[in-house]
Amino acid sequence: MTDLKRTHTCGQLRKSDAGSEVVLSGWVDTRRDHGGVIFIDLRDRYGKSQIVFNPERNHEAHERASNLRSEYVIAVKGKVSERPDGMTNPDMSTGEIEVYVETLELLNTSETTPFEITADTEVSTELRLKYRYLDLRRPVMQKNMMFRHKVCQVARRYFDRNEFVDIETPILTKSTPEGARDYLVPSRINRGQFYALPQSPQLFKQLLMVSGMDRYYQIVKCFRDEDLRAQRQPEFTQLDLEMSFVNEEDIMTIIEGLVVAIFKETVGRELHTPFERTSYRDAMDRYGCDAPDLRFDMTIHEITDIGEKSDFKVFQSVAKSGGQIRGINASGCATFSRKEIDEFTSFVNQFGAKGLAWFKVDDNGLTSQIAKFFSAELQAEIIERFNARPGDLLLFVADKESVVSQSLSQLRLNIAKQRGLMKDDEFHFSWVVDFPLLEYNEEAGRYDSLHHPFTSPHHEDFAILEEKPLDVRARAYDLVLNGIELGGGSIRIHRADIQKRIFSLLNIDEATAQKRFGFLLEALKYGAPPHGGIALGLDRMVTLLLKLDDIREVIAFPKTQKATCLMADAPSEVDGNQLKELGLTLLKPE
RNA sequence: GGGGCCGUAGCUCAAUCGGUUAGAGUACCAGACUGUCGAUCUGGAUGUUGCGGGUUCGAGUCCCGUCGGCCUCGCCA
Repeated sequence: MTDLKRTHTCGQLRKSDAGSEVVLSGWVDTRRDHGGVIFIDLRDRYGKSQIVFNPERNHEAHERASNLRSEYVIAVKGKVSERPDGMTNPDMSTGEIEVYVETLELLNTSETTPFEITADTEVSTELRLKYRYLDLRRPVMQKNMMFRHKVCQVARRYFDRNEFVDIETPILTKSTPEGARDYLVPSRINRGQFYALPQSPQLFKQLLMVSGMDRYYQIVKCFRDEDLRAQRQPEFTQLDLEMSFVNEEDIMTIIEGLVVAIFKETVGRELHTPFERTSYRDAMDRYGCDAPDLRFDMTIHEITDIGEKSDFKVFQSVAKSGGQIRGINASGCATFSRKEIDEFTSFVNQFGAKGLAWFKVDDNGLTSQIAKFFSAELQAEIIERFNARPGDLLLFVADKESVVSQSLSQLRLNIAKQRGLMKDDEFHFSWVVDFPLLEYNEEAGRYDSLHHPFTSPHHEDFAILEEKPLDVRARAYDLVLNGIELGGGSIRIHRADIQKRIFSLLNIDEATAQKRFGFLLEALKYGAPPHGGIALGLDRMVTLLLKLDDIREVIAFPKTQKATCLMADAPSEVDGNQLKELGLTLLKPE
């Protein structure tokens, strides 16, 4: 038991506190033992304070202080003093004072930690995750966690003042086999049956609108059993909302207000609204993806027509077989060596592109191995189309649209990164709108929802729903920040008859629709209001605000790429009795 | 499921073409030191080179397998 109770935190004391008697507690950060006087930087969540043990002031405390080691937990009582002239530390907020210790209480010792808590040097992810509680003791991680907290607080205040109600939705819910893989939870009471963890609270928030809750929000965990990436964890957090009697503009305005508030109150930045809008078609044509990074230009242009007229066989055959030829202008990159261009070629190979055609631009036109297949007129057309100038490098992919788009989109990002065009202190928001409602799934030979099956089509496209389904636009919108999809949403279908039409378009028969979404269809019969919503990826947003590139940096206890928790050692095998109680048997490993 | 990178002292890394006693910095331990703040100085201890097998006179180094971490394609309505 401790007698000393802290009166101040380690980041709190200032010159004005000089003369007062205080108690501090915290962790021994660094120790500087001069044999005579001993200095210790005492650390807690709030900061660091230098405490001083002087044998002339207190012999016993000084004696005991020489046994203190890194990460020991102590409480000290002493007097705050202004530091002597020339001894202040301008790098510390408490650097003008120090505390002369009169009483030292050792609250706990510590073994040597597996890595240094204060070390600037990077420690392997593996160790950090295994000893996450120590990793989280590092000031930078504490800062990240507190920043995330602040973002949430700003969001909650914003939602509250805009009449949103925070309502919790179930974690144990029904499996929806569309979309990502579900995490399943076996039911003991209902043997042979399973809950699923929600991929999002989608249906519940729509049902809350049917309930007349009008405006719902939640900061909520979602679960998707898919492979991990730096930007993707199996459990992640969404800023989720749904509103009644609204259209796209209302949702976008609310979100713009939220994002403005978050940026202003957490990083002190003013954002300009409304955010830029890009149609899905434009985004795909100009950037090759539906989440373009608009911090730089380097847009894609198509030259299928020119390629067809050229004598270059690869371009000819692609153009004739319904493929396309598009490219980008890597401005000022004509100095790139063959080796560097070869690296780009193998880079686009991974997205299915069979090759990368290129021209360097000089005063006389285009030069490259394939330039001879292009007449002067065609070369001039290419130069004009790309607004190319001497010193530029033009890069082309010829293939089917999906391959061309993805290759050029990734290549564009790759080159921009190399050339430093992506500035991390620039935040370029945009909305991508007018998504197609459906996409054709070649493998399954049917249409799939691009967003989800509850997304409303545009009013004026209802007429062509059955005859030209791929031309139907969805009332969906994605919020994109610096090439990263921060979130997306839609105006939902609120009428049962339309929802049924969509299910039948998706080849979901009546019986299946009833089995999976019967409760939604039923609810839509009882006066469901028009409604819509959106969800933002909180982890991603916090990561971007902090100019980091890995969402694990803002998640307290993240999983490894194999979806394990190195600290808790999860997942793990369970006792046979637990399985038996659940009525489960495991298949023998193959 | 595919491709790639990595694994050496507590930590971060080095170790030439496969060569004899595997090093450095830091942390740690001991001693010295009354104004440091990455304290300093002197000394010390520290290794299943992830694990298993193979090739070789000889393997940290080459080969095969395996485990783990990371990146990435597929996947993520």
